Amino acid sequence: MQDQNISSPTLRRLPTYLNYLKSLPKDHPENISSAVIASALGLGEVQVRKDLACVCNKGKPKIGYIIKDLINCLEEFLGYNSTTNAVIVGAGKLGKALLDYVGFENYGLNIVAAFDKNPALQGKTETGKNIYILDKFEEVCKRLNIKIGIITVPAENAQEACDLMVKNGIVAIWNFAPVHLKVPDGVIIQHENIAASLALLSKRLPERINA
Amino acid sequence: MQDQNISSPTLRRLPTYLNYLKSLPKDHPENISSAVIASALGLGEVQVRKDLACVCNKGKPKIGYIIKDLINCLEEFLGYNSTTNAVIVGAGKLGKALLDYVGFENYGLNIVAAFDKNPALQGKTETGKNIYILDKFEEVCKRLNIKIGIITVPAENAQEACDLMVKNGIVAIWNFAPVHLKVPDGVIIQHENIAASLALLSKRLPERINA
DNA sequence: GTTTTATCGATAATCCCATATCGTTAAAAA
DNA sequence: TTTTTAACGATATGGGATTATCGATAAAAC
Repeated sequence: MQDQNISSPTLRRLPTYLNYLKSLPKDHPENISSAVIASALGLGEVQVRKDLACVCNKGKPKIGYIIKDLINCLEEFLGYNSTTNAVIVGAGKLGKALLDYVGFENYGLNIVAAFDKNPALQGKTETGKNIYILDKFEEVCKRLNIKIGIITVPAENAQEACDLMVKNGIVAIWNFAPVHLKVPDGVIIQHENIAASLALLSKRLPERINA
Repeated sequence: MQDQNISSPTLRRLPTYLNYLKSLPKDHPENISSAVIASALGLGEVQVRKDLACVCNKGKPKIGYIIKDLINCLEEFLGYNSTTNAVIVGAGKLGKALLDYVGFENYGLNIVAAFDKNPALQGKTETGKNIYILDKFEEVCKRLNIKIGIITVPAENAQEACDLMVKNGIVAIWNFAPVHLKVPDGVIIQHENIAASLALLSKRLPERINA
């Protein structure tokens, strides 16, 4: 159970374990082995053990892991118990979809509002979240002490959105625009690259498929 | 310029190069060096050269790469010139957003329709794409010879959506549901895991930030 | 109580990706 | 024409992640 120093691949797998464990039927035995998890998720069993050891070294010989404990450890570790506030810049389709997506609550993320420089977009979404004009950004961020920003503006505006966030004390940025962003040291960028995933998918196709 | 056998990390970076090159101003010199690209994208220059060598070994000493040629090579390689048809299963918010997202055309992907088992969702979206009842799935897929499927149903229905796709000849699946899918050999899965990205972002925060 | 067995944890080996180094080349300068 | 130089390509090195192996342990069986 060592915090920090967890590799990115491991970190990315942790939510998968959690989802799987939570999806098990109520009448499942209260314990589970790494081999079962591995086979269900298409991973190696050694890898599963190593990953789980990072968050919860409670595995026991002949028994495996207690599911309930594992779930707790994972949720605790991933910060799903406490929520963190975040804001969105860019209230286009994607921005609005993220703003209204209720699933983030399960992941400890609370998106409080979105901002857009287009005044016509001001108002409330169907779930009651606010969309503000971009001028309000500084005030809201300062007041709520926002540390996480989500960028859903077009590529050409992404860097300025990013700079605005950094200027207002945001230290972690989730970027959905397909451009590389320059940030000072200490600010973290997580790039969500849909084109990259698509490239992987296309190139893995058995042969070129043209409709 | 060796097809196949390209590493995943490299493949994921290729669209980034392309985006960057296409974003250069019109009056930019017609050539560019790996060092310039590297610095703009926050990568190593050796890495840039190695990546580009996979799609286009046209770099010349003292000159670098001809931007126009590079763009052509990348688009060709990534299949952005020819379009492939795809369908969506799951016409909730995410499904509809993807269905109406025009950007995919630039990536050589044409989403022809979405399907949902909820009959109330039938109709046309604002961009004129069709949403069908799931019963129509087989007919449409067969008729259009669809090979790529996108899954945007809730986790608990993802496997059945997947099975339906496989049964109807789909060989590449882009999965937005947070579960592992079992598919026979020969079918490719690309998992889009938003929770995983979020986990990375949260854990990289300088310290735990609770609002 | 002893033996067997399922399962974990730790160490070791392998593999893959990123980085560094070095030689090569072709344009520009002298 | 020769030299210099900016840039590439190829080979070598290093580090991180996955996979394999082995010993340890605790429950179950005898």
